[in-house]
Amino acid sequence: MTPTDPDPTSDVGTGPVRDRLRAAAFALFAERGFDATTVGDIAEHAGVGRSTFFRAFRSKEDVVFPDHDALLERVVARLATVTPAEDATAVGVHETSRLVLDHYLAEGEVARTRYRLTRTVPALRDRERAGTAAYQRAFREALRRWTGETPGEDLRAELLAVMVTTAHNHVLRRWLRDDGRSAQQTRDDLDEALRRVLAHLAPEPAATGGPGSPGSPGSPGSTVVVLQTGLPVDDALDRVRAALVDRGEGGGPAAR
Amino acid sequence: MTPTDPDPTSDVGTGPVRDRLRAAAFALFAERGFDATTVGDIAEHAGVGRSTFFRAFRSKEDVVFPDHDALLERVVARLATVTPAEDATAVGVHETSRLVLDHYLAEGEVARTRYRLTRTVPALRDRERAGTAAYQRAFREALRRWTGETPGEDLRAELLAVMVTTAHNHVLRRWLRDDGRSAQQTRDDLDEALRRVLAHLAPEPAATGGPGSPGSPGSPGSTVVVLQTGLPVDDALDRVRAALVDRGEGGGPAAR
DNA sequence: AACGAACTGGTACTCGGTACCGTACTCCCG
DNA sequence: CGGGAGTACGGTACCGAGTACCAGTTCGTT
Repeated sequence: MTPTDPDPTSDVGTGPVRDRLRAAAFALFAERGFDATTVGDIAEHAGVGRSTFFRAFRSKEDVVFPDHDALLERVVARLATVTPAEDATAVGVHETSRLVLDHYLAEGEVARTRYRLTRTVPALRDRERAGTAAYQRAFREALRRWTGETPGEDLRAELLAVMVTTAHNHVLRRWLRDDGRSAQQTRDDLDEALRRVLAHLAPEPAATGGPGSPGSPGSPGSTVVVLQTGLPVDDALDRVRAALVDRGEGGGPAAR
Repeated sequence: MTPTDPDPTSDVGTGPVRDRLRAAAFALFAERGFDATTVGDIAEHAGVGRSTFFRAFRSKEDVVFPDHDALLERVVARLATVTPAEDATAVGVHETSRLVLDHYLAEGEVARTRYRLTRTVPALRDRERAGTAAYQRAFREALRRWTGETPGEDLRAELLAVMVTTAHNHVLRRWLRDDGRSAQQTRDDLDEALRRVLAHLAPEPAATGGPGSPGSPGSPGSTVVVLQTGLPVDDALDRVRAALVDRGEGGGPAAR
Protein backbone atom coordinates (compact mmCIF):
# COMPACT_ATOMS: atom_id res chain seq x y z
CA MET A 1 0.00 0.00 0.00
CA THR A 2 2.17 2.71 1.30
CA PRO A 3 4.90 2.87 -1.32
CA THR A 4 8.40 2.55 0.05
CA ASP A 5 10.65 3.72 -2.71
CA PRO A 6 14.21 3.05 -1.66
CA ASP A 7 16.65 5.85 -1.15
CA PRO A 8 15.64 8.48 -3.67
CA THR A 9 18.73 10.52 -2.94
CA SER A 10 21.12 7.93 -4.27
CA ASP A 11 21.08 6.13 -7.58
CA VAL A 12 23.23 3.28 -6.41
CA GLY A 13 21.62 -0.05 -6.75
CA THR A 14 22.53 -3.11 -8.69
CA GLY A 15 20.01 -5.01 -10.65
CA PRO A 16 19.41 -6.44 -14.05
CA VAL A 17 16.92 -3.67 -14.78
CA ARG A 18 19.53 -1.01 -14.18
CA ASP A 19 21.99 -2.75 -16.45
CA ARG A 20 19.44 -3.21 -19.20
CA LEU A 21 18.54 0.46 -18.96
CA ARG A 22 22.13 1.54 -19.24
CA ALA A 23 22.76 -0.73 -22.19
CA ALA A 24 19.66 0.50 -23.96
CA ALA A 25 20.57 4.11 -23.23
CA PHE A 26 24.08 3.88 -24.64
CA ALA A 27 22.84 2.00 -27.68
CA LEU A 28 20.29 4.70 -28.43
CA PHE A 29 22.74 7.50 -27.67
CA ALA A 30 25.16 6.05 -30.19
CA GLU A 31 22.38 5.60 -32.71
CA ARG A 32 20.43 8.87 -32.53
CA GLY A 33 22.46 11.00 -30.17
CA PHE A 34 21.76 12.09 -26.62
CA ASP A 35 19.25 14.85 -27.22
CA ALA A 36 17.24 12.92 -29.76
CA THR A 37 16.79 10.06 -27.30
CA THR A 38 13.93 10.47 -24.84
CA VAL A 39 13.67 8.74 -21.51
CA GLY A 40 10.57 7.01 -22.83
CA ASP A 41 12.61 5.57 -25.68
CA ILE A 42 15.18 4.18 -23.30
CA ALA A 43 12.60 2.63 -21.01
CA GLU A 44 10.68 1.12 -23.88
CA HIS A 45 13.86 -0.22 -25.46
CA ALA A 46 14.77 -1.82 -22.13
CA GLY A 47 11.29 -3.27 -21.73
CA VAL A 48 10.38 -1.35 -18.59
CA GLY A 49 8.16 1.55 -17.70
CA ARG A 50 9.21 5.14 -17.65
CA SER A 51 8.86 5.34 -13.88
CA THR A 52 11.34 2.53 -13.48
CA PHE A 53 13.96 4.56 -15.28
CA PHE A 54 13.74 7.40 -12.78
CA ARG A 55 13.87 4.91 -9.96
CA ALA A 56 17.16 3.53 -11.26
CA PHE A 57 18.70 6.88 -12.22
CA ARG A 58 18.06 10.29 -10.81
CA SER A 59 18.08 11.89 -14.22
CA LYS A 60 18.77 11.19 -17.85
CA GLU A 61 22.31 12.47 -17.48
CA ASP A 62 22.98 10.16 -14.55
CA VAL A 63 23.00 7.22 -16.93
CA VAL A 64 26.27 8.55 -18.24
CA PHE A 65 27.74 9.35 -14.81
CA PRO A 66 26.81 6.34 -12.71
CA ASP A 67 29.01 5.94 -9.65
CA HIS A 68 30.33 9.44 -9.45
CA ASP A 69 29.12 9.98 -5.93
CA ALA A 70 30.74 6.83 -4.61
CA LEU A 71 34.08 7.82 -6.06
CA LEU A 72 33.80 11.28 -4.60
CA GLU A 73 33.15 9.80 -1.20
CA ARG A 74 36.26 7.69 -1.48
CA VAL A 75 38.22 10.80 -2.39
CA VAL A 76 36.91 12.73 0.58
CA ALA A 77 37.61 9.81 2.89
CA ARG A 78 41.15 9.48 1.62
CA LEU A 79 41.83 13.19 1.92
CA ALA A 80 40.49 13.21 5.46
CA THR A 81 43.60 11.33 6.54
CA VAL A 82 45.89 14.08 5.24
CA THR A 83 47.87 15.55 8.11
CA PRO A 84 49.28 19.08 8.32
CA ALA A 85 52.80 17.90 7.56
CA GLU A 86 54.17 18.87 4.21
CA ASP A 87 55.29 15.45 3.13
CA ALA A 88 52.10 13.79 4.26
CA THR A 89 50.06 16.36 2.37
CA ALA A 90 52.05 15.78 -0.79
CA VAL A 91 51.71 12.03 -0.75
CA GLY A 92 48.10 12.22 0.36
CA VAL A 93 47.14 14.47 -2.51
CA HIS A 94 49.19 12.38 -4.88
CA GLU A 95 47.67 9.09 -3.83
CA THR A 96 44.14 10.45 -3.89
CA SER A 97 44.63 11.76 -7.38
CA ARG A 98 46.03 8.40 -8.36
CA LEU A 99 42.98 6.74 -6.88
CA VAL A 100 40.70 8.67 -9.19
CA LEU A 101 42.86 7.99 -12.21
CA ASP A 102 42.94 4.28 -11.51
CA HIS A 103 39.17 4.25 -11.30
CA TYR A 104 38.81 5.57 -14.81
CA LEU A 105 41.63 3.42 -16.14
CA ALA A 106 39.80 0.37 -14.80
CA GLU A 107 36.65 1.43 -16.62
CA GLY A 108 38.44 1.10 -19.93
CA GLU A 109 36.28 1.59 -22.98
CA VAL A 110 33.32 2.70 -20.90
CA ALA A 111 35.22 5.77 -19.80
CA ARG A 112 36.19 6.52 -23.39
CA THR A 113 32.59 6.28 -24.55
CA ARG A 114 31.52 8.66 -21.83
CA TYR A 115 34.32 11.03 -22.81
CA ARG A 116 33.09 11.08 -26.39
CA LEU A 117 29.61 11.91 -25.16
CA THR A 118 30.73 14.65 -22.81
CA ARG A 119 32.68 16.28 -25.59
CA THR A 120 29.61 16.39 -27.79
CA VAL A 121 26.59 17.11 -25.61
CA PRO A 122 26.57 20.47 -23.80
CA ALA A 123 24.41 19.20 -20.95
CA LEU A 124 26.87 16.42 -20.21
CA ARG A 125 29.73 18.83 -20.49
CA ASP A 126 28.22 20.93 -17.75
CA ARG A 127 27.61 17.87 -15.69
CA GLU A 128 31.25 16.83 -15.89
CA ARG A 129 32.33 20.33 -14.94
CA ALA A 130 30.20 20.03 -11.83
CA GLY A 131 31.97 16.79 -11.06
CA THR A 132 35.45 18.26 -11.30
CA ALA A 133 34.27 21.19 -9.24
CA ALA A 134 33.31 18.74 -6.51
CA TYR A 135 36.79 17.22 -6.63
CA GLN A 136 38.36 20.66 -6.51
CA ARG A 137 36.32 21.46 -3.47
CA ALA A 138 37.44 18.28 -1.73
CA PHE A 139 41.10 18.97 -2.44
CA ARG A 140 40.72 22.61 -1.48
CA GLU A 141 39.22 21.82 1.89
CA ALA A 142 41.91 19.25 2.59
CA LEU A 143 44.66 21.67 1.65
CA ARG A 144 43.05 24.47 3.60
CA ARG A 145 43.44 22.43 6.75
CA TRP A 146 47.13 22.45 6.09
CA THR A 147 47.71 25.95 4.84
CA GLY A 148 45.59 27.59 7.51
CA GLU A 149 42.98 30.29 7.19
CA THR A 150 45.00 33.39 6.50
CA PRO A 151 43.66 35.12 3.37
CA GLY A 152 46.90 34.79 1.46
CA GLU A 153 47.23 31.14 2.39
CA ASP A 154 43.61 30.69 1.45
CA LEU A 155 44.32 31.55 -2.15
CA ARG A 156 47.23 29.17 -2.18
CA ALA A 157 45.02 26.26 -1.12
CA GLU A 158 42.59 27.13 -3.88
CA LEU A 159 45.33 27.41 -6.45
CA LEU A 160 46.86 24.10 -5.47
CA ALA A 161 43.52 22.33 -5.56
CA VAL A 162 42.73 23.65 -8.98
CA MET A 163 46.20 22.77 -10.23
CA VAL A 164 45.98 19.22 -8.96
CA THR A 165 42.64 18.53 -10.60
CA THR A 166 43.74 20.25 -13.79
CA ALA A 167 46.90 18.17 -13.99
CA HIS A 168 44.92 15.03 -13.29
CA ASN A 169 42.31 15.78 -15.91
CA HIS A 170 44.99 16.70 -18.40
CA VAL A 171 46.65 13.34 -18.06
CA LEU A 172 43.35 11.53 -17.96
CA ARG A 173 42.02 13.22 -21.08
CA ARG A 174 45.15 12.31 -22.93
CA TRP A 175 44.45 8.66 -22.19
CA LEU A 176 40.75 9.04 -22.94
CA ARG A 177 41.59 10.36 -26.37
CA ASP A 178 43.40 7.05 -26.86
CA ASP A 179 46.70 8.17 -28.29
CA GLY A 180 48.18 4.72 -27.77
CA ARG A 181 49.33 5.55 -24.27
CA SER A 182 49.25 2.53 -21.98
CA ALA A 183 47.71 2.56 -18.51
CA GLN A 184 51.11 2.37 -16.87
CA GLN A 185 52.46 5.20 -18.99
CA THR A 186 49.42 7.24 -18.01
CA ARG A 187 50.10 6.59 -14.34
CA ASP A 188 53.68 7.72 -14.88
CA ASP A 189 52.39 10.81 -16.65
CA LEU A 190 50.30 11.64 -13.61
CA ASP A 191 53.31 11.19 -11.35
CA GLU A 192 55.35 13.62 -13.38
CA ALA A 193 52.56 16.15 -13.75
CA LEU A 194 51.83 16.10 -10.04
CA ARG A 195 55.50 16.45 -9.19
CA ARG A 196 55.52 19.64 -11.20
CA VAL A 197 52.41 20.88 -9.42
CA LEU A 198 53.24 19.81 -5.89
CA ALA A 199 56.54 21.65 -6.05
CA HIS A 200 54.37 24.68 -5.29
CA LEU A 201 53.32 23.15 -1.98
CA ALA A 202 56.12 24.97 -0.21
CA PRO A 203 55.06 28.25 1.37
CA GLU A 204 55.32 31.31 -0.86
CA PRO A 205 57.48 29.96 -3.63
CA ALA A 206 57.52 33.31 -5.36
CA ALA A 207 59.18 35.10 -2.48
CA THR A 208 62.64 33.64 -2.55
CA GLY A 209 65.91 35.07 -3.74
CA GLY A 210 65.39 38.53 -5.08
CA PRO A 211 65.68 41.44 -2.69
CA GLY A 212 62.58 43.32 -1.81
CA SER A 213 60.33 40.27 -1.75
CA PRO A 214 60.34 39.17 1.88
CA GLY A 215 57.96 36.22 1.82
CA SER A 216 56.04 34.79 4.73
CA PRO A 217 58.21 33.41 7.52
CA GLY A 218 57.29 30.91 10.16
CA SER A 219 54.99 28.01 9.28
CA PRO A 220 56.89 24.80 10.05
CA GLY A 221 57.32 24.07 6.36
CA SER A 222 60.25 24.67 4.10
CA THR A 223 61.96 27.23 1.94
CA VAL A 224 62.21 27.11 -1.80
CA VAL A 225 65.26 28.30 -3.66
CA VAL A 226 65.19 28.71 -7.38
CA LEU A 227 68.49 28.02 -9.10
CA GLN A 228 69.43 28.82 -12.65
CA THR A 229 70.98 25.94 -14.48
CA GLY A 230 74.45 26.10 -15.93
CA LEU A 231 76.48 27.86 -13.25
CA PRO A 232 79.34 26.27 -11.27
CA VAL A 233 78.26 24.52 -8.10
CA ASP A 234 80.46 26.56 -5.77
CA ASP A 235 79.16 29.82 -7.19
CA ALA A 236 75.64 28.54 -6.75
CA LEU A 237 76.30 27.64 -3.13
CA ASP A 238 77.64 31.09 -2.41
CA ARG A 239 74.46 32.66 -3.63
CA VAL A 240 72.34 30.18 -1.74
CA ARG A 241 74.22 30.95 1.46
CA ALA A 242 73.76 34.64 0.91
CA ALA A 243 70.08 34.22 0.32
CA LEU A 244 69.63 32.05 3.37
CA VAL A 245 71.55 34.31 5.71
CA ASP A 246 69.64 37.24 4.35
CA ARG A 247 66.43 35.61 5.46
CA GLY A 248 67.91 34.23 8.68
CA GLU A 249 67.14 30.66 7.82
CA GLY A 250 68.84 27.37 7.34
CA GLY A 251 67.70 24.06 6.14
CA GLY A 252 68.41 20.80 4.47
CA PRO A 253 67.06 19.51 1.22
CA ALA A 254 63.83 17.67 1.78
CA ALA A 255 63.71 14.32 0.12
CA ARG A 256 60.66 14.26 -2.10
CA MET B 1 2.45 37.21 -41.69
CA THR B 2 5.73 35.42 -42.01
CA PRO B 3 7.23 35.85 -38.56
CA THR B 4 10.65 37.44 -38.57
CA ASP B 5 11.95 36.87 -35.08
CA PRO B 6 15.27 38.65 -34.69
CA ASP B 7 18.44 36.75 -33.96
CA PRO B 8 17.39 33.85 -31.78
CA THR B 9 21.01 32.98 -31.01
CA SER B 10 21.70 36.17 -29.11
CA ASP B 11 19.77 37.70 -26.27
CA VAL B 12 21.28 41.10 -26.61
CA GLY B 13 18.77 43.75 -27.27
CA THR B 14 17.77 46.84 -25.44
CA GLY B 15 14.20 47.70 -24.83
CA PRO B 16 11.85 48.72 -22.09
CA VAL B 17 10.26 45.26 -22.17
CA ARG B 18 13.56 43.59 -21.45
CA ASP B 19 14.22 45.91 -18.54
CA ARG B 20 10.76 45.39 -17.09
CA LEU B 21 11.21 41.66 -17.37
CA ARG B 22 14.55 41.74 -15.58
CA ALA B 23 13.19 43.93 -12.81
CA ALA B 24 10.19 41.68 -12.34
CA ALA B 25 12.38 38.59 -12.35
CA PHE B 26 14.77 39.83 -9.68
CA ALA B 27 11.89 41.04 -7.55
CA LEU B 28 10.23 37.65 -7.68
CA PHE B 29 13.52 35.81 -7.17
CA ALA B 30 14.13 37.79 -4.01
CA GLU B 31 10.58 37.20 -2.85
CA ARG B 32 9.98 33.49 -3.56
CA GLY B 33 13.34 32.23 -4.73
CA PHE B 34 14.52 31.20 -8.17
CA ASP B 35 12.96 27.76 -8.44
CA ALA B 36 9.61 28.80 -7.02
CA THR B 37 9.32 31.51 -9.67
CA THR B 38 7.99 30.37 -13.02
CA VAL B 39 8.55 32.14 -16.28
CA GLY B 40 4.82 32.71 -16.46
CA ASP B 41 4.98 34.56 -13.16
CA ILE B 42 7.73 36.83 -14.41
CA ALA B 43 5.94 37.60 -17.64
CA GLU B 44 2.66 38.26 -15.89
CA HIS B 45 4.36 40.48 -13.31
CA ALA B 46 5.98 42.45 -16.12
CA GLY B 47 2.69 42.77 -17.98
CA VAL B 48 3.76 40.83 -21.06
CA GLY B 49 3.11 37.41 -22.50
CA ARG B 50 5.17 34.34 -21.84
CA SER B 51 6.42 34.21 -25.42
CA THR B 52 7.82 37.68 -25.07
CA PHE B 53 10.01 36.53 -22.21
CA PHE B 54 11.70 33.87 -24.33
CA ARG B 55 12.18 36.40 -27.07
CA ALA B 56 14.07 38.70 -24.71
CA PHE B 57 16.07 35.98 -22.91
CA ARG B 58 17.17 32.64 -24.21
CA SER B 59 16.30 30.94 -20.96
CA LYS B 60 15.21 31.62 -17.43
CA GLU B 61 18.82 31.57 -16.25
CA ASP B 62 19.85 34.12 -18.85
CA VAL B 63 17.99 36.78 -16.90
CA VAL B 64 20.69 36.48 -14.27
CA PHE B 65 23.61 36.40 -16.72
CA PRO B 66 22.78 39.13 -19.23
CA ASP B 67 25.83 40.37 -21.08
CA HIS B 68 28.13 37.49 -20.45
CA ASP B 69 28.77 36.83 -24.11
CA ALA B 70 29.74 40.40 -24.85
CA LEU B 71 32.30 40.42 -22.05
CA LEU B 72 33.75 37.13 -23.23
CA GLU B 73 34.16 38.58 -26.71
CA ARG B 74 36.06 41.53 -25.29
CA VAL B 75 38.31 39.12 -23.42
CA VAL B 76 39.05 37.09 -26.51
CA ALA B 77 39.72 40.24 -28.51
CA ARG B 78 42.11 41.56 -25.89
CA LEU B 79 43.96 38.27 -25.60
CA ALA B 80 44.33 38.07 -29.36
CA THR B 81 46.91 40.85 -29.13
CA VAL B 82 49.16 38.84 -26.80
CA THR B 83 52.51 38.21 -28.41
CA PRO B 84 54.84 35.27 -27.76
CA ALA B 85 57.18 37.34 -25.60
CA GLU B 86 57.22 36.60 -21.91
CA ASP B 87 56.70 40.14 -20.71
CA ALA B 88 54.00 40.87 -23.26
CA THR B 89 52.17 37.73 -22.27
CA ALA B 90 52.32 38.66 -18.61
CA VAL B 91 50.94 42.14 -19.10
CA GLY B 92 48.40 40.94 -21.64
CA VAL B 93 47.01 38.34 -19.27
CA HIS B 94 47.15 40.79 -16.43
CA GLU B 95 45.29 43.53 -18.25
CA THR B 96 42.66 41.16 -19.59
CA SER B 97 42.00 39.83 -16.14
CA ARG B 98 41.73 43.37 -14.89
CA LEU B 99 39.26 44.13 -17.65
CA VAL B 100 36.91 41.45 -16.39
CA LEU B 101 37.29 42.55 -12.80
CA ASP B 102 36.50 46.15 -13.68
CA HIS B 103 33.37 45.02 -15.44
CA TYR B 104 31.99 43.43 -12.31
CA LEU B 105 33.17 46.26 -10.09
CA ALA B 106 31.23 48.66 -12.30
CA GLU B 107 28.11 46.57 -11.90
CA GLY B 108 28.13 47.21 -8.19
CA GLU B 109 25.17 45.89 -6.29
CA VAL B 110 23.85 44.05 -9.34
CA ALA B 111 26.88 41.80 -9.31
CA ARG B 112 26.44 41.17 -5.60
CA THR B 113 22.81 40.20 -6.06
CA ARG B 114 23.76 37.78 -8.80
CA TYR B 115 26.47 36.36 -6.58
CA ARG B 116 23.97 35.69 -3.83
CA LEU B 117 21.76 33.90 -6.31
CA THR B 118 24.52 31.79 -7.79
CA ARG B 119 25.57 30.68 -4.34
CA THR B 120 22.04 29.48 -3.61
CA VAL B 121 20.59 28.02 -6.78
CA PRO B 122 22.36 24.94 -8.18
CA ALA B 123 21.28 25.64 -11.75
CA LEU B 124 22.83 29.09 -11.63
CA ARG B 125 25.92 27.67 -10.01
CA ASP B 126 26.41 25.38 -12.99
CA ARG B 127 25.81 28.25 -15.31
CA GLU B 128 28.51 30.33 -13.72
CA ARG B 129 30.92 27.42 -13.86
CA ALA B 130 30.31 27.24 -17.59
CA GLY B 131 31.15 30.92 -17.77
CA THR B 132 34.47 30.59 -16.00
CA ALA B 133 35.23 27.57 -18.15
CA ALA B 134 34.81 29.79 -21.19
CA TYR B 135 37.26 32.31 -19.72
CA GLN B 136 39.71 29.54 -18.92
CA ARG B 137 39.49 28.34 -22.48
CA ALA B 138 40.21 31.82 -23.79
CA PHE B 139 43.25 32.25 -21.56
CA ARG B 140 44.44 28.73 -22.32
CA GLU B 141 44.35 29.26 -26.06
CA ALA B 142 46.16 32.56 -25.74
CA LEU B 143 48.85 31.04 -23.57
CA ARG B 144 49.16 28.03 -25.81
CA ARG B 145 50.22 30.30 -28.61
CA TRP B 146 53.10 31.34 -26.41
CA THR B 147 54.09 28.07 -24.80
CA GLY B 148 53.91 26.08 -28.00
CA GLU B 149 52.38 22.73 -28.66
CA THR B 150 54.75 20.33 -26.95
CA PRO B 151 52.79 18.07 -24.58
CA GLY B 152 54.67 19.22 -21.50
CA GLU B 153 54.28 22.85 -22.46
CA ASP B 154 50.65 22.16 -23.20
CA LEU B 155 49.97 21.29 -19.59
CA ARG B 156 51.71 24.45 -18.48
CA ALA B 157 49.41 26.60 -20.57
CA GLU B 158 46.43 24.85 -19.07
CA LEU B 159 47.77 25.26 -15.55
CA LEU B 160 48.47 28.93 -16.02
CA ALA B 161 45.05 29.59 -17.49
CA VAL B 162 43.32 27.86 -14.63
CA MET B 163 45.49 29.66 -12.10
CA VAL B 164 44.75 33.05 -13.59
CA THR B 165 41.00 32.57 -13.57
CA THR B 166 41.12 31.07 -10.10
CA ALA B 167 43.09 34.00 -8.73
CA HIS B 168 40.75 36.43 -10.43
CA ASN B 169 37.65 34.75 -9.10
CA HIS B 170 39.19 34.56 -5.67
CA VAL B 171 39.64 38.28 -5.30
CA LEU B 172 36.37 38.97 -7.09
CA ARG B 173 34.42 36.74 -4.74
CA ARG B 174 36.04 38.45 -1.80
CA TRP B 175 34.65 41.76 -3.03
CA LEU B 176 31.29 40.23 -3.90
CA ARG B 177 30.98 38.97 -0.35
CA ASP B 178 31.31 42.63 0.61
CA ASP B 179 33.86 42.51 3.37
CA GLY B 180 34.28 46.26 3.26
CA ARG B 181 36.99 46.07 0.64
CA SER B 182 36.98 49.04 -1.69
CA ALA B 183 37.13 48.78 -5.46
CA GLN B 184 40.67 50.11 -5.52
CA GLN B 185 41.78 47.70 -2.84
CA THR B 186 40.23 44.87 -4.85
CA ARG B 187 42.17 45.95 -7.91
CA ASP B 188 45.33 45.92 -5.84
CA ASP B 189 44.43 42.47 -4.56
CA LEU B 190 44.19 41.26 -8.13
CA ASP B 191 47.56 42.76 -8.92
CA GLU B 192 49.17 40.93 -6.04
CA ALA B 193 47.42 37.63 -6.71
CA LEU B 194 48.34 37.72 -10.38
CA ARG B 195 51.95 38.55 -9.55
CA ARG B 196 52.09 35.38 -7.52
CA VAL B 197 50.57 33.38 -10.31
CA LEU B 198 52.45 34.86 -13.23
CA ALA B 199 55.73 34.12 -11.52
CA HIS B 200 55.18 30.62 -12.85
CA LEU B 201 55.39 31.93 -16.39
CA ALA B 202 59.09 31.08 -16.41
CA PRO B 203 59.81 27.85 -18.27
CA GLU B 204 59.86 24.61 -16.29
CA PRO B 205 60.27 25.68 -12.70
CA ALA B 206 59.64 22.18 -11.44
CA ALA B 207 62.67 19.94 -11.61
CA THR B 208 63.21 19.24 -7.94
CA GLY B 209 66.10 17.58 -6.19
CA GLY B 210 65.80 14.58 -4.00
CA PRO B 211 66.97 11.10 -4.87
CA GLY B 212 64.65 8.84 -6.77
CA SER B 213 62.71 11.63 -8.38
CA PRO B 214 64.72 12.57 -11.45
CA GLY B 215 62.44 15.22 -12.86
CA SER B 216 62.59 16.33 -16.44
CA PRO B 217 66.09 17.35 -17.40
CA GLY B 218 67.22 19.74 -20.05
CA SER B 219 64.88 22.68 -20.59
CA PRO B 220 66.95 25.84 -20.20
CA GLY B 221 65.13 26.89 -17.04
CA SER B 222 65.86 26.66 -13.38
CA THR B 223 66.06 24.12 -10.59
CA VAL B 224 64.00 24.20 -7.45
CA VAL B 225 65.47 23.07 -4.17
CA VAL B 226 63.28 22.62 -1.13
CA LEU B 227 64.93 23.34 2.20
CA GLN B 228 63.64 22.44 5.63
CA THR B 229 63.68 25.32 8.05
CA GLY B 230 65.60 25.23 11.28
CA LEU B 231 68.90 23.61 10.35
CA PRO B 232 72.28 25.36 10.44
CA VAL B 233 73.20 27.14 7.26
CA ASP B 234 76.43 25.18 6.70
CA ASP B 235 74.66 21.90 7.09
CA ALA B 236 72.04 23.06 4.64
CA LEU B 237 74.68 24.05 2.10
CA ASP B 238 76.29 20.64 2.35
CA ARG B 239 73.05 19.00 1.47
CA VAL B 240 72.38 21.41 -1.36
CA ARG B 241 75.82 20.71 -2.78
CA ALA B 242 75.20 16.99 -2.56
CA ALA B 243 71.88 17.30 -4.29
CA LEU B 244 73.28 19.47 -7.06
CA VAL B 245 76.30 17.29 -7.72
CA ASP B 246 74.06 14.27 -7.71
CA ARG B 247 72.15 15.76 -10.60
CA GLY B 248 75.18 17.22 -12.29
CA GLU B 249 73.90 20.75 -12.16
CA GLY B 250 74.87 24.09 -10.84
CA GLY B 251 73.14 27.38 -10.63
CA GLY B 252 72.63 30.65 -8.94
CA PRO B 253 69.57 31.96 -7.20
CA ALA B 254 67.26 33.48 -9.70
CA ALA B 255 65.90 36.85 -8.81
CA ARG B 256 62.20 36.67 -9.35
C1' DA C 1 -4.79 53.50 -48.92
C1' DA C 2 -1.86 49.63 -49.33
C1' DC C 3 1.93 47.06 -47.89
C1' DG C 4 5.57 44.87 -45.32
C1' DA C 5 8.59 44.68 -41.35
C1' DA C 6 8.85 44.37 -36.38
C1' DC C 7 6.79 43.28 -32.09
C1' DT C 8 3.63 40.99 -29.48
C1' DG C 9 0.12 37.54 -27.32
C1' DG C 10 -1.85 33.07 -27.46
C1' DT C 11 -2.13 28.21 -28.33
C1' DA C 12 -0.41 23.79 -28.68
C1' DC C 13 3.18 20.67 -28.26
C1' DT C 14 7.53 18.01 -26.52
C1' DC C 15 10.21 16.41 -22.91
C1' DG C 16 12.43 15.97 -18.30
C1' DG C 17 11.16 15.27 -13.73
C1' DT C 18 7.89 14.47 -9.59
C1' DA C 19 4.03 12.58 -6.99
C1' DC C 20 0.98 9.18 -6.28
C1' DC C 21 -1.74 5.06 -6.75
C1' DG C 22 -2.57 0.25 -7.50
C1' DT C 23 -0.67 -4.20 -8.20
C1' DA C 24 2.21 -8.39 -8.44
C1' DC C 25 5.80 -10.89 -6.32
C1' DT C 26 8.42 -12.58 -2.50
C1' DC C 27 9.73 -13.52 2.07
C1' DC C 28 8.73 -14.43 6.61
C1' DC C 29 6.19 -15.73 10.67
C1' DG C 30 2.54 -18.06 12.96
C1' DC D 1 -0.85 -23.42 4.65
C1' DG D 2 -2.38 -18.62 4.96
C1' DG D 3 -1.84 -13.94 5.63
C1' DG D 4 0.55 -9.65 6.44
C1' DA D 5 4.64 -6.64 5.16
C1' DG D 6 8.06 -5.01 2.36
C1' DT D 7 9.71 -4.27 -2.32
C1' DA D 8 9.77 -3.54 -7.21
C1' DC D 9 7.22 -2.23 -11.01
C1' DG D 10 3.77 -0.02 -14.34
C1' DG D 11 0.46 3.66 -15.18
C1' DT D 12 -1.49 8.08 -14.75
C1' DA D 13 -1.64 12.71 -13.82
C1' DC D 14 0.70 16.77 -13.27
C1' DC D 15 4.22 20.79 -13.42
C1' DG D 16 7.46 23.74 -15.70
C1' DA D 17 11.01 24.95 -19.25
C1' DG D 18 11.52 25.54 -23.93
C1' DT D 19 9.95 25.43 -29.04
C1' DA D 20 6.99 26.09 -33.03
C1' DC D 21 3.58 28.32 -35.07
C1' DC D 22 -0.22 31.39 -35.92
C1' DA D 23 -2.59 35.70 -35.73
C1' DG D 24 -3.27 40.41 -34.43
C1' DT D 25 -1.27 45.20 -33.85
C1' DT D 26 1.55 49.10 -34.71
C1' DC D 27 4.45 51.87 -37.45
C1' DG D 28 6.90 53.61 -41.29
C1' DT D 29 7.27 53.91 -46.31
C1' DT D 30 5.69 54.48 -50.90
